[in-house]
Amino acid sequence: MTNSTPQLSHTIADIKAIIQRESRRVTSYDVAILAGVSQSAVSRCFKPGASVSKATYARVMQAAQDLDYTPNAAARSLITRRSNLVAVIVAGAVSQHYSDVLSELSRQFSVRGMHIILFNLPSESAMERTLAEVWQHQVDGAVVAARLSGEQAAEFERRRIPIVLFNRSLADRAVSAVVCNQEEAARAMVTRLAAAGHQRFAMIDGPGHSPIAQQRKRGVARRLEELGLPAPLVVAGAFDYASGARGLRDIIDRLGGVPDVIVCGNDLMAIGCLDSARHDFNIDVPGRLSVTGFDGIAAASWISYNLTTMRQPLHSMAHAAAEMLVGLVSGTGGAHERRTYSATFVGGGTARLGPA
Amino acid sequence: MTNSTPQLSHTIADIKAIIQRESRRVTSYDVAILAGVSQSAVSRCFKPGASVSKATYARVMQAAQDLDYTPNAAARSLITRRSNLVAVIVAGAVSQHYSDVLSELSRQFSVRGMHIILFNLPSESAMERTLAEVWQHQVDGAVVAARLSGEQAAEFERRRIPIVLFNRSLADRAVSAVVCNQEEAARAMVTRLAAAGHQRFAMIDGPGHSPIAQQRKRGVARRLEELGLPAPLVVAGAFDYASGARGLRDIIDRLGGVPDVIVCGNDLMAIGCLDSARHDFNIDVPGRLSVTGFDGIAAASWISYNLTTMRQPLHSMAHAAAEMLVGLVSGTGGAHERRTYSATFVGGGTARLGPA
DNA sequence: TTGTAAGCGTTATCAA
DNA sequence: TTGATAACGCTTACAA
Repeated sequence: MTNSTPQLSHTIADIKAIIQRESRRVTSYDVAILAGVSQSAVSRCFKPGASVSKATYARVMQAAQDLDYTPNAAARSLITRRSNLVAVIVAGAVSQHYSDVLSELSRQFSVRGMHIILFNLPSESAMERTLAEVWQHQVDGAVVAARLSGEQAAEFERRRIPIVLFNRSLADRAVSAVVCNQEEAARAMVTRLAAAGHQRFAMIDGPGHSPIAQQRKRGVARRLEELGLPAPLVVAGAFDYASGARGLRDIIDRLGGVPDVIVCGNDLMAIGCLDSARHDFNIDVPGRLSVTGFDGIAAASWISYNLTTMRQPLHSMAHAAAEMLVGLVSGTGGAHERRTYSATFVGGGTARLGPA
Repeated sequence: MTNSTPQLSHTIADIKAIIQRESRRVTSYDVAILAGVSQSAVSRCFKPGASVSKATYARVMQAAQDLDYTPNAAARSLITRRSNLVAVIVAGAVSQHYSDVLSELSRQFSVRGMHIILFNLPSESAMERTLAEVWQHQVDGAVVAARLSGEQAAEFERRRIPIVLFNRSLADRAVSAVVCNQEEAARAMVTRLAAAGHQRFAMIDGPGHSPIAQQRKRGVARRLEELGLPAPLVVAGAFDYASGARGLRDIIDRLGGVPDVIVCGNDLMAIGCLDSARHDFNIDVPGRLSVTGFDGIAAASWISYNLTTMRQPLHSMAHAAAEMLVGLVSGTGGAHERRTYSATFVGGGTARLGPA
């Protein structure tokens, strides 16, 4: 009983046993043997739009299923030079606020057969080290929601890895970005508040290194100046809940009383400020003091807060970022593009806005 | 002026030009040529603990830096069968709550030179499709915070990919997991409430498919039974803010009044319930009605809420999950281990707890 | 439509 | 310590 037809002697169990014994992975070779075709035929079956006959395709797919075969992404990426991997680089604290941005990015990329490698910077300064790891993984592109220097952006370009900045920009380089116009948002907020009669503005700022905080602060200051109103009292904050209460205390200390309105650098601080004003200081908000935020986070719309704020269209922005990056990766995306979104005013109930 | 010593004729600029022209990546070969050593010498320089002379190492590293060389992870993983990639599989809604779990996992893995590929399930049912993508990427392990069937867990085992379940478990299989004892937490909550005199319990449940919701519900029901108190009125919820208000309304409708306490399936619903009770129904909490949650999210400790809840040690749990998975991947981790954490009681101010 | 064979960029083995 | 050389598992001309 010799094997006159060796390929037929290989049953599913045979092949599986061999693989087990050699403790290796199931390869397209194994599938080819089982299906009685060449290895390249197997490869073609897994490439959309390749030329394979219906019969071959069926046999190969059956064999692949029998063996639990899945193409090896590493081997594929080695030859195609496409990893179908996208780096998402976020700075530590950011990831809290951006969790649904991450979900949306994940969904959008996954629809296009791409997946996210997450690079979570412990601190903004860890970028250099992180980039070294990014290069290793041969990502097809990157969404960057963290501080990137011009030189670092240049290195992406040199390596031909397209990037899309998320709510960040780069003064000295043309680079694709999706941003929300923070200065415009701040100006719009001031305009509404001023129109409703607010005159004495105070502001709880975000961390000094945050460009978003800077832009919001600048927008507030400039618009006030244009309107001929006094410059705002600005106190420091860190974008977290505790900063809101601390900021309020600082403002009261410095002013010896409350201003007409406290414009907070983000919603989280506004909520902290609001809670402290009402419960620690027994201040009537909005009766005696108006409090506003930026972002439009979920908690801002909770009944207890009903915060007056400017909402960033984060979902749309995430969608756009994914779309742009996919365009750049596949080469259909043209040149550097910058998409700017506007925040929308959310009336809320923490500011005296007068008859609407 | 002929090139009598060809290898010396290759300057950095020469090599870079060649690479540019052939539009390929910088390889260890290029570095080898520039450094005047063999390709395998270069490879060894990038392998920690390999045997290389100091002089060779220095020359190679200099050349690598000159050319911006980084080892190609795909090629490496092909031969080593280690991708240094870990899949983190989470179900859509979960990712909101778990954003700092994700941060912690990312930090822990990154310290060990591993990175996270994110798989965000749009719905719990998309697991099959997702797994197919997981196999392709040859991940070294996976943290699963989503519904996994016994068969699916078995497939991980067959492929020798270690997994750690996060706040999930599997009845019919031995599998590593990090969990918080939800039933115990629920029982502890009921015990405290009962001791303080609460008798009529109502509960806003989580979504039916959530094991966490089931365990919390069971804990509440069983402990009440043990204490000889009436079974709770249970209404449906979906773990979101709006469910809290809806649940409260349902309870009031069904009861024609308020119970002594509403035990909510999580903090988000408790906050919604609390807001609605105070602002829609003008109910004194905790004076006339106690409201409690589970989880210990950031908002629970905000002044406006100061929620009575059971806090899960998510940070420690994430740390443990990463540690366990790294152990399993590197083979030092022993067998299936299950680490169970206890939630801690947070007194808060939304329940009448009597003299502490 | 199919099979053959040459890479892709590493690591691992084994002499030297 | 070093350098040839053989994998790793795939895609892609090219020839049949």
